[in-house]
Amino acid sequence: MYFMKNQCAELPIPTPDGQFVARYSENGLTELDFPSAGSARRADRTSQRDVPAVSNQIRGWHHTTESALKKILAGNEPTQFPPLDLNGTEFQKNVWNALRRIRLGTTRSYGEIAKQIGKPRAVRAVGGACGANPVPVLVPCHRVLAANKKLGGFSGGLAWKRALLTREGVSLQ
DNA sequence: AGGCTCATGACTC
DNA sequence: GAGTCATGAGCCT
Repeated sequence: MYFMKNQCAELPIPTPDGQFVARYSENGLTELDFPSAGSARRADRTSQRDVPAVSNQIRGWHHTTESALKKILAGNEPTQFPPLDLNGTEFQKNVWNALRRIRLGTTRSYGEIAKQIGKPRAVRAVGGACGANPVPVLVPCHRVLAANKKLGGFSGGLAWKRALLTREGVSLQ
């Protein structure tokens, strides 16, 4: 049935930084939430024991997601990523793909990303697409800084951006 | 250094 | 269409 298309599993990921929440479609990881009041509420509502019918495939993806997330939180490059099923416009997907090529411990500016996707003047739009990134940390939107090498913004809160970059060994201005 | 203005593209309503 | 930006460059003081 058509409504099955968007069905997802929602699974918590406990970490030393709090409980993240991952959501999956039949094609892969669709969303990752930082620990927060909102995600905590959702996680309480749909904890693992309330989802009896999670497929083995999704369990496998979730294991990969969990280990990749914990590695990045510890400042290490993950060995493997789960398949991603990102919903967005073509422009946003282009930006997110560019973000995935930024190696851990390195940064780009919004302008550099704009150039890289062939739209050198779409710098503000790149910022917007970063803010719309549904899978923070694994799609490293935190590695995008403003042109002056200053922090810029972060939808998950600037404290998170600072912490992630610090753990990756990036020094800010 | 800090502040202001303006061009700018994508997105939302 | 107008308003909103996780920008950037230019131009002041």
